[in-house]
Amino acid sequence: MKDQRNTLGKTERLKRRKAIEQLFKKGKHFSVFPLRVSYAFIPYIETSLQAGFTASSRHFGKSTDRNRIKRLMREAYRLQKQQLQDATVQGNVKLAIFFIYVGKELPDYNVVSEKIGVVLQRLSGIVNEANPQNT
RNA sequence: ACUACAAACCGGGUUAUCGCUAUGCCGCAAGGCAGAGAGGAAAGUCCGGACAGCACAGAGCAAUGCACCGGUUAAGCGCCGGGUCUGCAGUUAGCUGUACAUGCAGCUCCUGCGGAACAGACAGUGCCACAGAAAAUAACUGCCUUACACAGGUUUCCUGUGCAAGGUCAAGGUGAAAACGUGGGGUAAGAGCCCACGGCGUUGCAGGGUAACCUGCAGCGGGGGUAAACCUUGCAUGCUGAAAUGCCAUGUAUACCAAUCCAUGAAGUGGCUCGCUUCGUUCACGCAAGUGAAGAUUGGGUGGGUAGGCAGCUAGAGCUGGUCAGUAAUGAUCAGUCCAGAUAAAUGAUAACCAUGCGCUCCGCGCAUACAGGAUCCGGCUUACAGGUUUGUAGUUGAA
RNA sequence: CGGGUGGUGGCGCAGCCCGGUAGCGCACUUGUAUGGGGUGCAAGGGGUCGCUGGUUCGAAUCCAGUCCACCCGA
Repeated sequence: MKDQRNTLGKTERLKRRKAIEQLFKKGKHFSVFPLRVSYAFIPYIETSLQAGFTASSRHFGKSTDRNRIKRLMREAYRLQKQQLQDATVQGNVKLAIFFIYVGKELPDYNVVSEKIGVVLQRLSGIVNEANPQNT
């Protein structure tokens, strides 16, 4: 895993309905405003790290706004996920993450990128803590 | 040239780096390359279809929708053209009233820009607040006639007052609305009671028009409004929607409960009724009635499982351009062309330059670039929209 | 994707079917009783009936369009 390409293909996104339901039911949550993050270690997903993104239709009635928020979050995640991915591969765990945008106004890309960075730092810490227990 | 209104159209571009989706090709694979990748409204889900499944001899009732005429279309409550009524504005012409310092008011005709859920109010029922006598087959004040009583006078008559019986809707005032308008005749007083002109409705004839309807002549009629009140008339309509539907895979408990299986029974005809149609198992014993066993069917509930994939899913009432027909909507024909198919759901991020608009401290800098994102697909309607282009109409200014 | 409900003073609701006066409770203001408050009594203010049109003499109510909020269905 030495290549520097920052891809986010179909297999790296959280798509299965069952996995998502389990994530919300049993996973752990924390907030970095304006983001709320759910995560769980789910063994049967295909790749070592899968992520999903959403925004509430209660705060954003127009689908064009929801699409924009999801695209911004996905772009920020794509450019910063490398460290977390390395950690999951080394720890041999399979992590599913879900990002929910809970703010009420359309954000700038810079804000989203900064907050996603904070979230990924915390998740890397969590993965490294879980690592020695598993192995 | 500018401003206002209306209609139609457009609604940012190029390059670089990183990235997303499906397709084709290459590759054992990782992956690489190629050319594609949201809209005029994709929206609201308000109409109409296509397509799919289920149902279907038929009749009546109910329910729902629609309502001037013709055309157009796959279809429509859409669109185009026309008719009628109506709102606003304009000016000229005519008539009437008033004024006569030639204007003002009303009506008719004409022109321009709009609007109309535009069948029926002599089929029936209801409603019309307040005010007013009265809100629907009207008599309060009033006007008039007759009879009676009283008073006065110029005494077999007239006048006045009161009361009773009738006639009447001119005048009064109320109201959104009061029983055709104006003028004349007529009368006890009055009234379309009669006449003239005008207006409305309706019938017949003639002419024009495919028709709605229009024009003319003749006859008849005059007790309102409301059907976006119930309703009546005419026409139309089976129901359900891609979570439709067909298949594969995974997985669970061919599970449990109920009903029916020879009759006054059940099911269907998707609201109801009539009517009609269909079904009503097999084996054993028994002459039969019946008994026993097996199984089947039905649909509802409880419980359990899966929520993954493929098809439907994009070549179509398609798009672009020309020609012809038609006032137009639209159609015919020829040529070219392939233009999103995602599914926790793809078109993004960053940078630079350009374009347009605005502002300023004007070789430049700053800010802004709308409404908004496919979810089976089309035809419309409605709503949102920075800015720009074109055409038409009206006004203002300038030039010739 | 499909279906449904609602919008009326500051808040929660009635009135709408069958058109003519917008009302109820709490809250608010003033007066009064009390030394003061609560409470009681009396009086009062406050509503473009979501918005835009239409029907009607007249619309919160009927009709059409539109905006917003909420709910349901795998």
